Formats: sequence, structure tokens, C-alpha cells
Amino acid sequence: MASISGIYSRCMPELPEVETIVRDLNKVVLGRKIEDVWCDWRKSIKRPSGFSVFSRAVEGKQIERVWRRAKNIIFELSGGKILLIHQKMTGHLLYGAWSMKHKAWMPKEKGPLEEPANRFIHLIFWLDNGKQLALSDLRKFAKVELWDKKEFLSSTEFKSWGPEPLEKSFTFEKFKKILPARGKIKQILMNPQIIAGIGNIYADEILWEAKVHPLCLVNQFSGYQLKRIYLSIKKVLTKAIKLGGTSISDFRKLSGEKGLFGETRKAYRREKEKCHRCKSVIKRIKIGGRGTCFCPVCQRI
DNA sequence: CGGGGCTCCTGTGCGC
DNA sequence: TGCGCACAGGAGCCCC
Repeated sequence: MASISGIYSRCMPELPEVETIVRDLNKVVLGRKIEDVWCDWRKSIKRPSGFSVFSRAVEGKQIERVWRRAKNIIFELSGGKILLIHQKMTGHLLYGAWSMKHKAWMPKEKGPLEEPANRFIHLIFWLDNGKQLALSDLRKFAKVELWDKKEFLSSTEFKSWGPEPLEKSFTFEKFKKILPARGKIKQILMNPQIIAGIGNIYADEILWEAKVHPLCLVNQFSGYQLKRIYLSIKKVLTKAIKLGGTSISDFRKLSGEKGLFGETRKAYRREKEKCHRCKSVIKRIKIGGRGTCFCPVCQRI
């Protein structure tokens, strides 16, 4: 439960982290009714426009189901509604009861709650068991959307997402089929319209596992090399979920203001460290504006 | 159609 | 010791 209990946070949620959060949410919020909503950064709520419309539509609804698609957390609410939350870079869903008393704006009737609070919380759902579900988001990139379920399932947004790499239907044949004619492999792995759920961290991990250089062009791979990439996708993501995402982006206690950014950066600071396979020094380059770490010796192909 | 660049944000870390 | 600026980054969007 640590992944969503109030005082814990994780960095850069990708498929394994979101999957872990969704599994934990399923243990605590199913059947809970949303009694109240509060938000102090209304830009996060992309849909519908207008916070009062959003809050009126959400309040009184029961959480019937929680699932994941790509890096999105999907809450199915009573009345055929879908509440979608994408945590983007620094968003964390928190579950618990904690004090917001340092925030002067917090209505008194909502308290009293327990410490610790988190000054990056910008959205709170009060549940009918006295707990809160909150979205903490330092960089304010996270997005929240409310849909009618039917509309959501037939939307271009929903249909644009690439296949789920851990589903059984994601076979090697399917992988080969969805690959574009050209492009750098790192950017392809990170493109949510091609494959769902892989971000910067796991793209680097997968390519290291596959011993593939991130700048390789997709049309230059042999079948054997493609197979290695495919198997590495399954292996790395499966292992990460098994470890609750902790193997790469680890849990860290969130104690007030310090530590959050350091935690975020830690996963991206593998350069200058030794490669676990060949002891060479890990190199860092930029691909498509994204920091990329790889071993220049054993990731050759 | 594809690829590159911009945008949103703010804590951090550097240069001077 | 302090000030200011560049930087990171998911994914949608725009433009050529």
C-alpha cells in the first residue's frame, strides 16, 4: 500500500509504476463514494472546461473500477463516467488522511486531518471512508479528464494509444508489425502511439538489456536483434512490476520540501557509473531532447 | 506523412 | 555568500 499512502512518493511514473498504483488503488478505493473535490490548480483539469462542472459531475459518484491504459489511471465511476488521471512527470497519487493546516485556504470543515501534508498537492477527492485521494504534482504537468465512458472508448485519444506491451496479444509478430519504417529505436520505444507505457527510464533499461545502441535506426535491425529488443521489453517491464517499480525508480519518503527533486533526478544520473555488464563507463547523450544513458561498449548494434 | 521544435512548470545547480 | 539563468522532461501541438 506504500505506493499510494500519503507520505510516500515515487518518481517518473511509467507503465510498471502506474500498474503498481492501480493495483494498490484497487485494494482501497473500490466502492468508495467521492463526497467532495478540491483543486487549486484548475489547469490540470483539461476536461470538462470549468471546475464547477467537473466537481458537480464527480461528487456523489462511486468508484466502481480502476484500471490502467498506457500511463493513464482510469477510474470508472457510477453513472457511466470515466475519470482519467495522467501523472506525467512529477504527479503522484496519494491515499490517506493528512493535515493541510499550513494551507490557509483549506476549509475548516474538511479537517482535522493527520500530518504530514505535501505542499505540491493540487487536487483532493474526499471519500466516504474519511480518507482522501490526492494528486501531488510539483511541475503541474499532470492531467485530469472526465469523460462519458462511451465517448471515451470511441475517442481518438483512446484509439491513438499503441498496444500494451505486456498483454499476451503483444506477440513478436505484432511488435514487428507496429514498428514504423524508420526512426531511432529509442524514440520509437518512447512513442506512446506506437507502444504504450514506456518512458525515458525503461526505454534506456530495455535497450541496455537488449545490448542495443539507442541511436540505432529501426530499419537496420536483423530479425535476431528485433527479437532481443522485443524480449527485453517484456523482461524489463515484468521485472519492474514484480518489484513494484522499485528496481529503477525507487520509493522515497517525502519529507516536506527537500528530496523530491533529488529523487526524481537520481534515476537519470547513471552516467559516469560503471556498466553492470562490462564495467565500462556509462555515457549520456541527448536524443530528441531527452537525456539518454547507455553503455558505449556493450550496446553496439 | 514525418521529423523537429515549442509548450507547460518549478526546484536545482551552475557561473560569475 | 548571492543572484540570475539554463535546464529537465511526457506528450500534445504546430509548422515546414
